[in-house]
Amino acid sequence: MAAATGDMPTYQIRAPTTALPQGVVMATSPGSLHSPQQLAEEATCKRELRLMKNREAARECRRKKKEYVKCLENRVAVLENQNKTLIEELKALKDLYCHKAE
DNA sequence: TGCTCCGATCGTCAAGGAGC
DNA sequence: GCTCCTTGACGATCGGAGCA
Repeated sequence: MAAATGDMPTYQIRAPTTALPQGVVMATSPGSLHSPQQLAEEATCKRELRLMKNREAARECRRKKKEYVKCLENRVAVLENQNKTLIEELKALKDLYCHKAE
């Protein structure tokens, strides 16, 4: 199923040149000595680099989240065991107390 | 066997925070 | 203010399970 804008997902391969109308050159760009084509190439490179970094960051983020969830699950298991043990201990003490009281 | 549904995973966008 | 990082949200894709 495609996005409402057409047959291409909105986020995909959106040309960086869309930020500026065609033929418009940024007057105060740091590399003002570059031709418009060079500027476009630079923008493309920057975008690709950013996407690549974010891709990696997202992977790492998901890995950390998974690890965190696993830790929490382990903790739950440990606490459940502790709880079980304490309940049994309490039961045993109650039994002992009852028999002594008789 | 083709179809549908569902959960997992991925890439991307956008917002917000931190450091400079 | 700008840049970079982190992360929630979203849509796309894939693989497996269940069904007609």
